[in-house]
Amino acid sequence: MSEVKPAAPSPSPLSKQRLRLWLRLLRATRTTEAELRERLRKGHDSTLPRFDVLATLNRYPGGLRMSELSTHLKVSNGNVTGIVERLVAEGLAERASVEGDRRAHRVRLTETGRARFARMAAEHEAWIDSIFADLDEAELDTMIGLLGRIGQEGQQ
Amino acid sequence: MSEVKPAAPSPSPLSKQRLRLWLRLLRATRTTEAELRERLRKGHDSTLPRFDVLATLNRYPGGLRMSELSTHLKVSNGNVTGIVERLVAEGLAERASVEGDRRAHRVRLTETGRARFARMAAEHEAWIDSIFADLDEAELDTMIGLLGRIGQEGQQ
DNA sequence: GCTTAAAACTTTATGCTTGAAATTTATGCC
DNA sequence: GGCATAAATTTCAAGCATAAAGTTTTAAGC
Repeated sequence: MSEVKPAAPSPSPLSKQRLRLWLRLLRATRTTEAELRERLRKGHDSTLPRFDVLATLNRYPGGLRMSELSTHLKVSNGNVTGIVERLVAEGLAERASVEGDRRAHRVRLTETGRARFARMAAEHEAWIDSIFADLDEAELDTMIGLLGRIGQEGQQ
Repeated sequence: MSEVKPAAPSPSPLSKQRLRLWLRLLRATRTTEAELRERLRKGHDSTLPRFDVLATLNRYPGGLRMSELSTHLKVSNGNVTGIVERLVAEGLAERASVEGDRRAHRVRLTETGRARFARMAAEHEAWIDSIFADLDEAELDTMIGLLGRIGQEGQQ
């Protein structure tokens, strides 16, 4: 009988911790993104979305359909259209028509694009290394495991 | 003598883990943002950036200068201009001129804005609760601690 | 063969975001 | 006072992002 139910639904400490976690998550991600964005801009006159598309295309030498690309990147269809447009204009990617289905397009890297991405990726890895240098192996594993339980499919 | 040093500088496992962490971080944040964005849109016909501005203004009843607002939110000056413009158009915020400095503006919530934010914030907390429901208190603490070491000032 | 539905994209409208340039106001120095 | 410089904002151009609507092509039923 020592427990008294509060009249107002005061926020549970757990609830406060969850909010705090969300804010930290947001800050860490935004800071990192800002860092990467600036380095890509200054060093390669490029952007994060473009890098993401290049990285995905690089994993599929045969190319990808626009819809596959947007699925992989988890962005909207219309979004991919614009980014690919710019990559094509820069000569880093090219579109081919798909045999037997004239609705679809297949996008893939050009040789220039492949070479350019290789350089960007090498630097990118070094940037990530420096940004996360503080964490040791056990901490990395812990965090990877916990983050894996956020934003899964089963989340509804 | 069973170890052979590879000729190419193969990426260290630590480096791979760091990259993996970054990708997980990004996924968790984007998934959560997408969830919040959609709920704000459907439930309040609003957006995350607007919510962020409202939340900040709510903490400072006396109002804030545009520059203070952009510092708090860590976004560019020009960005804040547009968001505040829309909030003012919606009647949720208002601008007052600053005594003694005609360059500056002070932005604060209207009564309508304060009431609207209160409703949004209550729901927002519930959304966060549901999104992070999987993690127990110890896990929350662990993650908050580790995230606190990413993206700090001292990062250079 | 014709109709209808579905699929693969693109287009459009709107908003967020940045970085850079422009504008207006304030401050310091001679 | 007059002028350079700095500060507080806004404006602008470009790019990214979504949702919704539109286009063309393919597939399915009958």
